[in-house]
Amino acid sequence: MNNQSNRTLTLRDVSEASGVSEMTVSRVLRNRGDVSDATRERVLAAAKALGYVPNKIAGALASQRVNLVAVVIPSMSNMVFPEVMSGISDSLEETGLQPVVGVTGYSRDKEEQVLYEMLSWRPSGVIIAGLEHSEASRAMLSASGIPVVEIMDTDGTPVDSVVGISHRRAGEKMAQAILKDGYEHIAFLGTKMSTDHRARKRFEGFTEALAKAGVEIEDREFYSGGSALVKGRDMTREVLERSPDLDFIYYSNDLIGAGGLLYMLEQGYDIPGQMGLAGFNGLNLLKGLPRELASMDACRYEIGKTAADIISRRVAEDGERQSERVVLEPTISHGDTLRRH
Amino acid sequence: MNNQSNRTLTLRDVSEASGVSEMTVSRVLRNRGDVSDATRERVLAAAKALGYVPNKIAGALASQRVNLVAVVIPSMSNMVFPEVMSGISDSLEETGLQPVVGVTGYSRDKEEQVLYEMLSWRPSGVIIAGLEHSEASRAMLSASGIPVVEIMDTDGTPVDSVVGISHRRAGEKMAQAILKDGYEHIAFLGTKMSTDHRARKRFEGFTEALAKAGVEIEDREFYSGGSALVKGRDMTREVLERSPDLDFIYYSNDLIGAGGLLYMLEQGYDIPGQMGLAGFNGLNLLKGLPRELASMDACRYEIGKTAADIISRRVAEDGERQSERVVLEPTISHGDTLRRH
DNA sequence: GTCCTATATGATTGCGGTAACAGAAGTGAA
DNA sequence: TTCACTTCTGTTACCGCAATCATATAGGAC
Repeated sequence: MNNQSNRTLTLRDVSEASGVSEMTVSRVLRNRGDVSDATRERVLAAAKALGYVPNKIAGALASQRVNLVAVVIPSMSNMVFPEVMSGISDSLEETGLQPVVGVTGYSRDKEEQVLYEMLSWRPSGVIIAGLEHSEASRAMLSASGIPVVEIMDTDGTPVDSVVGISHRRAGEKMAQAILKDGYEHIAFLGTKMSTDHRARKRFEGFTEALAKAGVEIEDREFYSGGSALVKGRDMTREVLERSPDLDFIYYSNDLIGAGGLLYMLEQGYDIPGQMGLAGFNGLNLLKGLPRELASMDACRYEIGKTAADIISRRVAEDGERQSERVVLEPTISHGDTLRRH
Repeated sequence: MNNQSNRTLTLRDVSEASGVSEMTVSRVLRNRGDVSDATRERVLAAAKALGYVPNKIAGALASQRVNLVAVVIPSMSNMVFPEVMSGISDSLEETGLQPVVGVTGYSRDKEEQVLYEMLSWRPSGVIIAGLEHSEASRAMLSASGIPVVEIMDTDGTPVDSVVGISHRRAGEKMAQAILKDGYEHIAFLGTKMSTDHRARKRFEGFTEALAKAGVEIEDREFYSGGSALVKGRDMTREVLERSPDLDFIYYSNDLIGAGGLLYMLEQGYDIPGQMGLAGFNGLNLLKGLPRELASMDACRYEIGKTAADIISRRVAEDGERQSERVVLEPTISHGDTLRRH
C-alpha cells in the first residue's frame, strides 16, 4: 500500500521486510514446499503490507513454465466466439491456466503475426480457429512443441488435435432437411467466402446434397460488411424481386436470416408455408423474434470446452504428443420457419 | 522449419548457425543498433531457416519493458465491449503495444484476481472499466506505477486518468427528451443493478430529472439473466398489463428495448404516437428492426480509442504522472420510437 | 547419547535475453 | 602519419525469480 518510491517491489523487499530469505518468501507465495506457520504468516503480512505483486515474467523464465493458453480467433464481435470463449474459460477455470486471446480479423497474414507474437510468450498451449493457415503458421505451430488444438472445423488436416463440426456435413444436413420438408426452389444468401472457409464449406455441402437430389440452387447472393440485419433485409428483397418463385432461402448465418425473416413477415409472406428460412449458428441472442428462425447449433460452447480440456490434459500429462480428433454433430433446430413434412 | 529435437530454440542457436555473437543476432531481430547488411541478411536467413521465435519473457525481463496493455472489462458477450476493444486495437495498432483482455463477470472479487494476475505480467498500462473497484484493486493500480485509464464512466473519482460519459447525465438527457416530447406516464425496465453501476447511475439521473419536472416513474421492473430479447418482451407484457396507462418505457439497454418494441408492434400499439420507447447503447447490430429504436450512443469506440491513446502517449513520454480526464457527450438518436414534439 | 529422519530455511546457479560498455576496423582531416 | 571519429561486433553483468542442493534444527527410536 504505502510504497512512496516508484521502484517496483521484488522478492527481496518482502524478504527484508519479513526477515527471511527470498527463497522462503517465494515458497510462501507459491504455496510450495514446507514453511512453518509462523514464518508463513509473517511473510504474507509483509507482502500484503507492501502491496507486493509477484513478477511472473521472472518466475516464468526461471521455472520454464507459463500458465497461459493462446487462443487465436478471427473476431470477437460476431457472437460466435464469445461463446467459444466461455467454454474455454469454464474448462480452464480450475487448472491454473489462463486464456489469452488474439484476433486475426479473418486475415492469414494477421493470423501469422498474432501467432508469432503469442508464441513468443511461450504459452503452454494454443487453441486456434480453423484449419486453413499459412505455411509459416503451420510450421511455427508444429515447431513450438506445445499442444495445439484447431477448433470449429474438422474438414481438413490438423497440425495436432482438432475439435469441431464438419461444416460440409452441416450444409448437407440442412439441405436434406429442407428437401424432406418439400421445399424445391432454393436460394442461398451469405457472406463473401474468400476468407470465411467454414461458410464456404457449408455452402459446398449444401449445394452438393441438393445436387444429389437433382435440385439446383436457383439464386444466390453474397455480401460483406455492414449491419447483418439490414443486409439480410436488403438481400432478401432483391432476391425475391429477382426470383419470385423461391420457396426457401438458406442464410449463412442467423443474423442475416433474422433480417430476411423480419422483411418477409412485413411483406406478409406465409412462413413457413409459402416460404421457408434457415440460418446457421443457433444464436441465443435472437430468441424473442416474432418467429424463431430455423438454425443449426454449431456446438460452440462445447467446442471451446473440449479444446481447453485437451490442452489442460496434455499440459498435466506433460507427455508424448497424443493428438485427438473430436467431431461434434450439429443439430438442426426447426424453429418456426421450416414446415414439418 | 526443420528442428528435429523438441528443445526450443534460443538466440545461441541462431548465433551458432550464422557465425556471429548472440548480441548481434539480438540486434538484428530487434532492428536496433548498427549491423552491416551482410551480417543482417545472414542472421535473418539463419533465424528463418531454424524457425526461431524470440522469447519475450527473457527479453522483457532483461529490458524491463513489456509491450502489453492490460484491459479489464466485465464481459465480452454483451456487444458493448467488443466495440471498445476495436477502438483500443485501432489506437494501439502502430504503437507496438498489444492489448491483453481480462474479464471480470461484473464481480469485484474476480476483478481483483484478474487485475493481480495481469499486473504480475508487468504491463505498460491498464485500461479498466468503471470507477468502482475494491480497496485492494485501487491500491494495486496506484502502486503499480504504470498509467491507468478507467473507462466508460466519469461519475466518480478515478485512480489516475478517466475516459467516458456521465451515465447520470445520459439518464437526465433522456428524461428531458422524453418530457419535451410530451410523454408523462413513464416506466423503467432494466437489469438488476447491484453490480451494474452504470445502469444504476443512468436510472438515478433519469428519475431525478423526471422528479425535477414533477414527474414520477409509474412502474419499473428489473431482470437478470436469460435472453435479453425475450426478457424485453415478457417484462413489457407484464408491465403493460399492470399499468395500461403508460405512454413511455425507458429500457436500460437496446436489446430488451428491441424485445419490447417487437412485442408492442405485434400488439398493434401506435409507436411512437400512443407509446414511446428508448433504450441505451446505440447497438449497430439492431439496425434493421421494423422500427429503429430510440437510443443513446455511449461513444464506445471513441472511449476505447481515447483511452489507448492516453496509454501510448504516457508510455512514449515515459514521464511524470499526468492524469487526464475526458468526458464525452452521449447523443440521443431519436430513431422511430420517440415522437418529435 | 547416538543415529536417523522429517521439517524448515538458506546459498548458489541459471533461465534467455538486453543494456552498457569495450574493442577492432575503417575513414577523413590536419 | 596521426588523431579523432564513425561503424560494426563482442564481452560482461545483470533482470527477478525458482530449481537444486546444502545446511540447520527438532524430534523419535533404540
